[in-house]
Amino acid sequence: MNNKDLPPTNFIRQIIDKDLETDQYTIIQTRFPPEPNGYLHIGHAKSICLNFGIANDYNGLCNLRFDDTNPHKENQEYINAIQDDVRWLGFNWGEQAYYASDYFEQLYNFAVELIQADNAYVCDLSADEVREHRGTLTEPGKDSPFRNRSPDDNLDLFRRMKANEFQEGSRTLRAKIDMASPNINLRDPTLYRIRQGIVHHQTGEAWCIYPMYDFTHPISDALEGITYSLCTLEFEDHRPLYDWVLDNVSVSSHPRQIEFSRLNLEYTVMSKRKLTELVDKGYVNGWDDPRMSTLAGMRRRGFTPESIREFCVRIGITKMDGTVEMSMLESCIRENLDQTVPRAMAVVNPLKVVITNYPEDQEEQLTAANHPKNEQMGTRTLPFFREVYIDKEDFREQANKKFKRLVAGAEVRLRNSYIIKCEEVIKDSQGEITELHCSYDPATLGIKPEGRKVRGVIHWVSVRHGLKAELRLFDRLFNHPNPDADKDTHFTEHLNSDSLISAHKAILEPSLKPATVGSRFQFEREGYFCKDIDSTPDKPVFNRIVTLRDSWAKIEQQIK
RNA sequence: UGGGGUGUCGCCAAGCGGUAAGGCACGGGGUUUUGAUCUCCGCAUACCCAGGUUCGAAUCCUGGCACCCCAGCCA
Repeated sequence: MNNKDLPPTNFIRQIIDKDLETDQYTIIQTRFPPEPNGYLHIGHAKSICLNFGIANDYNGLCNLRFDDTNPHKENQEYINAIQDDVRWLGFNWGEQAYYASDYFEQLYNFAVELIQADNAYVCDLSADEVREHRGTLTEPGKDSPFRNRSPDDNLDLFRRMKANEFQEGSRTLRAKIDMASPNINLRDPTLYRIRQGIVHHQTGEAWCIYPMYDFTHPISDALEGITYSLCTLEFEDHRPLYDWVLDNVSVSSHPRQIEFSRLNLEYTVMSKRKLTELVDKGYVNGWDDPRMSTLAGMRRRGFTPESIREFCVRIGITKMDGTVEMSMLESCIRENLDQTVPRAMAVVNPLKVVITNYPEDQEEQLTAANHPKNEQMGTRTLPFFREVYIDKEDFREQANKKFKRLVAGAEVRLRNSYIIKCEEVIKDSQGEITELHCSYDPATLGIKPEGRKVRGVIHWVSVRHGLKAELRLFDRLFNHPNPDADKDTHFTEHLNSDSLISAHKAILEPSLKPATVGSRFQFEREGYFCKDIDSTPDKPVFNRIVTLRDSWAKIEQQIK
């Protein structure tokens, strides 16, 4: 709670502060560099908030740059979706988005520099042979037989690679570093490979050679004047290569790469490979399926940008690799929704209640506050009628005092309405409760009678006016295989199961009728819901964002 | 068994030689026409382990142990 009031601090900001004190930089510049090969997920949000957050707080800049050097897996749909998601999260990247492919020409020229300085060579080894020459984690590699070609020969060969004279896979450009390095990334890493017959989404068919990440990234950062290149831990081993490239090429700046740990969130899948598999194999209905951990999915599920940003602040930035509990995310969205969202009533399992002493065919318009604490959110009118639905779970024939709802012979308050008393329980031949006969006390509307102990407050919907809708209840925010189980097998089985999502027919209070897509409500006790894009006027659908019934369920067990 | 990282409460996370912040979760009290919210209170004699330096160590040194990442012409 107080956390928000404190400026977010982390080890990266400390480095920046120190650099600023020693006048290392006049302007701080970061970048968010996704590859457009999928949709952004909650893990990306951590990086986005970090990079854009730093730029904001230090009055610097943060570029959005598409790391589009592998056209094989990329497309324009992803580019559009990524821009939408970053904007939705609440960040802007200025004039235009950058593309690594914008630098292909410059990158090529820097590669030529490397060749001329005898720091790179064209290698004719096949992918398999390269692997064999690379050695292992414990044994050094062997030099490629093409390692000592002259700069002139290499230059000629590289030009001809660019001119599409060679078959894909037949040659690569490699950095000449050290085949015996204990860091495998330094064993003459590939800089360029040939890719034929692919139309790049930005450059079309202009190129048939494409630069690798390790060559492209440091140069792109430098060309854009990035001061801090923030990436995840798995790139720590690449930093020496990042620095090597910048040290051997004629770019004027040398950004600093700093690594932090990526986000792991309980019960959720975060790898692009797996998310892509879910979509491609039809386990979910697209990248924006509300069960997905993508920002598009979370948005549709009902998450707000504020809640995700707050989550990113709370989890912090470190090098520790851990797994954040789902309750952390749930707390963020609950806190945000609690203060911003109107309240409404819903009945999931309807049980009819007849108010026997209420005049037949009389209707009454009651007034209810939309928010218990915020008067500015206004009021709504609720039609009251002789017959109302309450939830089956809100009634018991017998119960101890811990049960704060309706019990036979006792009183309860209908939220925003009267106090009623259960006079008679009607059952069918099977002994199932079909209906309740209650009396109401006309003197209890809007006032709290002195000295009368009413067990609790339940919600209700007029039988005549109620709105039928569908509530989608999710097992979890994001359904995920048991992390302890064997990954892929379980992954497939689990995602194939029907238990992922269950729909409940519900009866909602009629005030929800004009609700538009994106509206969020708290159905008191049921939790927070968002109207789904699948809604139609005659068939409203609400996705549950988070539940409020966890603690309730615990009490259920105690009193049972 | 090579290299690079990380080890502070159930989960995140401050701390940077001066005697363990905060959040989430959890437990308990109060308010409440949502068993929600709000509000109080509690929650690591202890910082992976073992030694050492020091008046003083989670913070420094030495040695262990555990976990994560790296052998793509992916990023």
